[in-house]
Amino acid sequence: MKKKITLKDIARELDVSISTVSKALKNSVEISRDTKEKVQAFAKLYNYRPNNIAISLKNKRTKNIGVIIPDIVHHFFTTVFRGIEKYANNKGYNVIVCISDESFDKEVINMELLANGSIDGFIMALSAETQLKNDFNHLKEVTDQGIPLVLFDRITDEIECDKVVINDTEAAYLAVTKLIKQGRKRIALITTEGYLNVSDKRAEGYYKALKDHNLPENKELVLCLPYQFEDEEKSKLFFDAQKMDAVLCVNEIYAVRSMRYLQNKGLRIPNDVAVIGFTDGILSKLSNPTLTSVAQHGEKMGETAANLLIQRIEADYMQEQELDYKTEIIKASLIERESTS
Amino acid sequence: MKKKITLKDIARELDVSISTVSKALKNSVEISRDTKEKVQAFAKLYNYRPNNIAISLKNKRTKNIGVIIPDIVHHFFTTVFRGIEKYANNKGYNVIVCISDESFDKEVINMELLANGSIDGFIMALSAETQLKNDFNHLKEVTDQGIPLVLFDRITDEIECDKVVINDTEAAYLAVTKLIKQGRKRIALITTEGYLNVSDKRAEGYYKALKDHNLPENKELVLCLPYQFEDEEKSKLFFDAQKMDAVLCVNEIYAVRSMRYLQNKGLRIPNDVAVIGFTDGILSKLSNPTLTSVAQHGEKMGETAANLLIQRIEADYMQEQELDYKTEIIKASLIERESTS
DNA sequence: TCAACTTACGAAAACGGTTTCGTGTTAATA
DNA sequence: TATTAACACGAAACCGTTTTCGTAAGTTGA
Repeated sequence: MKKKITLKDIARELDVSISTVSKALKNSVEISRDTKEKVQAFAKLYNYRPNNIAISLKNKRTKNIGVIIPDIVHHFFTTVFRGIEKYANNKGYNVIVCISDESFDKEVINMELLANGSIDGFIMALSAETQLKNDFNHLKEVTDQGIPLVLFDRITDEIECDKVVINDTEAAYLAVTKLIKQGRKRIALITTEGYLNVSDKRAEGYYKALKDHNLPENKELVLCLPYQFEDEEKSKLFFDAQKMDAVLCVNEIYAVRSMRYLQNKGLRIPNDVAVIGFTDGILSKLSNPTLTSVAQHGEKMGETAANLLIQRIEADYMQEQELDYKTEIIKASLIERESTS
Repeated sequence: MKKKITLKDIARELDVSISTVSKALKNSVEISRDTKEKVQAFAKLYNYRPNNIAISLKNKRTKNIGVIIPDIVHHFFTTVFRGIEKYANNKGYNVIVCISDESFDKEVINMELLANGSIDGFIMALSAETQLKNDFNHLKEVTDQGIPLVLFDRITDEIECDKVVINDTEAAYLAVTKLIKQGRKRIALITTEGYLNVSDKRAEGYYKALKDHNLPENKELVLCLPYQFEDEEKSKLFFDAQKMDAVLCVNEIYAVRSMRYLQNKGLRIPNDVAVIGFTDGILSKLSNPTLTSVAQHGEKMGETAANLLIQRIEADYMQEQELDYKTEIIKASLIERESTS
């Protein structure tokens, strides 16, 4: 087992000082050609690599960024994460992930843990519980300490920081408008219980589209389902009771399930009922029929968030003037497939 | 912006030495009650938190583990990751993720980067390219340096380390046997091109089951598809040309696509053709008909890997005697749904 | 009263780097 | 020949901790 070699080791072997070795490896002009070559050759031979931790301590920057997301087994977050990771990696940053599991406490604990020097900044989407509690002290603490923070998707207005969101409302509006243009009149909405702000924003777009096109707002056509679990009874009851010619779902899972209920009733998609979902993940592409879906461009979102964060980190590091906080909006787009037509 | 407070700050304010502060905060017996109380009160008031980086440098352990996976937008890896993250977090470790994107070079670069002090050990699944190249020098270097490594799923025999695998061969064998017991005789296999060892192992189980039940090994019933992309022509040709009464697919995507080709030909599933996939992700649960699938228990696998790694890290740290390298086998199980019956 | 302990604390080294500043040697200039 | 500048290097501080060891003051016992 070859132990890692340090500057001190090289200095001892070559009978020079540690500072000389350090400078030689950085090709400093202070050091003679001879010495530099000697040191560099030795370092190469013994495969010297500077210790990241020591450098972090000295520089007061870790080149790590902390990502806190509610769930990872979730197509949207996964794609956002990929965007973050790619961009960050490219810029020489590593990514530490914590999964809050939709829990407020875990979110707090993880942030506190990482905030003590392990990372240069955070990218996060709030947990469902945090949104419900409306308690953002842990975020406030972090920003107060001067640690850069970027919120994406699940955000709050209470904290001043960079943000990246999707134009959910508009996307839902356009989706519903499209259905209306097809002559659909009884358009159902399947959304989540509780208060995930994204669902609310989508619902808002749904209602606005109905209103703008003089369709009645029909509460019976709105189904609220639990977030993570299937409530089969409730769904069955809904689809049995209601007649509709289109469905907008706030995610693709609800959409695929809806299609199934409808198909089981003998209805044809899209002829009898059109279905549109959000997320545009693997389900949308492989369902039968394939699902028209609002693509949220998670990877783009991740890149954007990482870009904002790293810009701020580097500006801080270079002691440049404070940047203004920005809110970037990622444009969702409707991917049309067989479930509408 | 409140800057982070250090031991030195506390020492200066309270007019004691840094060592005294450090000891007082650790409740050392060396320090008088009075001083301890004074220091602890002050620390609490100013919300003192020790700097992780400094502690890492001092202790030569980071409490970080590096996870390198080929892809994150992939159900199986995602679940494994969740298992790792949960377990590690519980044990006080953070997780740094790098995505190799199936690329050998990225894998190497990321490992080298992290190996310089950023992490206490690695958990990884080899990239497809690495498996093709059969070049494991980067792994060798890491283990030679004494950095613990755990391989999972995509492993190699060339490196001595802890490993976690699934009994793929056996699972495929059982799946095919089940089909044969149903009276199916022409069982197709849809697998990947190239040499992902997992696919090969599944294929092995498939062949063995045929042989053990005296069915002919029919090369025409085997379709090899590119790993990440859909080769529609090739698939269409295959399903048009071949008659079969069952299909085993090495992942759920192939399975769902296969079902679609078959349904488009007017065949009924499972009556005319039964279909079994691997992965048991969201597609299996939500496809129509729902898919019988081999569950790989990714989360369990992740936990197991994290457990092995952390055990080894802590044993090293405590200078306990070397543990033997283990290979843990996670038992896959067949989740039966509508696509067989 | 003096030696031997306790008690309570501080100095300093260590972890592995970077960086500032000082200095001895040699070469160039007046 | 005396002065200055360039060169090449080392000492030491620093980042924020932990930990070993030394020691002054106070306490105990004979």
